[in-house]
Amino acid sequence: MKKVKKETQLDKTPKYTVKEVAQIMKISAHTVRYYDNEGLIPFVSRTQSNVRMFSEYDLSWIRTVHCLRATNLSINDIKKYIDLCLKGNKTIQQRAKIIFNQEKNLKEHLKQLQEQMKVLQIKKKYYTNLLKNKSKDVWNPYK
Amino acid sequence: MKKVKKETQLDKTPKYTVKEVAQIMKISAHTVRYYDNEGLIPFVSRTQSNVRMFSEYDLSWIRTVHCLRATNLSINDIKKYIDLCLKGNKTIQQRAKIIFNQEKNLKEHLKQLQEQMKVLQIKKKYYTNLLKNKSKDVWNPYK
DNA sequence: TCTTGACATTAGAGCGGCTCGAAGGTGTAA
DNA sequence: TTACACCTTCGAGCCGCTCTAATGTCAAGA
Repeated sequence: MKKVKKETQLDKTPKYTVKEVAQIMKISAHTVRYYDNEGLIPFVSRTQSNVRMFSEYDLSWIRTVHCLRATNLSINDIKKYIDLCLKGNKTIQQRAKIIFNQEKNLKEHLKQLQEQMKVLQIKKKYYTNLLKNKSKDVWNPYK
Repeated sequence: MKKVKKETQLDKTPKYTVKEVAQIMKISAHTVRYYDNEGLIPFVSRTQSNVRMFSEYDLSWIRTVHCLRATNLSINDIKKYIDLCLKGNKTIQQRAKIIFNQEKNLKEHLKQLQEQMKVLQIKKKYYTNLLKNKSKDVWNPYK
């Protein structure tokens, strides 16, 4: 028996205000509006009095934007990715390339941060010793 | 027999131009000058014709700045740290606090990046499958 | 000696990604 | 009906570079 993965259907009914989205995503309401203005969140609906209302579907776009931003993809490149998504199947290769590349970048970035962590921990050890021994510090490369 | 750690003496003789420092530290020459102008590299000497010349001692300051910057401490806070260093022993506690705090921040940041890495890898898997099966993509939260 | 070229200097503009504030609109609750 | 809590847009401000323009220095080659 073949298993068929059920397509995840995302609710498109408007539910959340900008402030609520901000709380859910842990970013500022200003930033949410900024992303919307930059076209990174397609199809955001508005009430009759022009207030943005976000659905679960919108949230899933924001999650994508947030992930790409957190891993340091520029707003411009995120915009390109989103636009490719909207163009459908014929852009799968291009989108895949962006994601693969982004994973590579993040890997490199993580490696560098981990190196800096080592440096920081040497400094930490230096100060811990200094405090413990109540000794004077001298110039050394670990300061 | 008591072991006494020998104090590391850093050479203060001018050796490197801004460009050479940039190459060594893998940052732009512009940035090196910017750090100098902001007072993050104390005591940088100049030739008679006003050209910056950096010693090993200067390099060690730059390494500190670079580490703190790479772990996202603001220029302003780095300046404060450097100034505390220059004030000597009475500031050990304050400096230690900055370093300990910075290590905590970096730890948190690393944690978040690793979470985003997971998200990226889900996306990667999604596209890898799509490409392998030459199937069509549907809207799903992993896009 | 003069020119060329590779470097350096400064001041200041530009940019990305927010971040904030002002000025105004809307909708509910006292 | 007034207060308030939210929303809107627009534009300025900020940080940390990043780049450009205008100018200076200096060594090598014609």
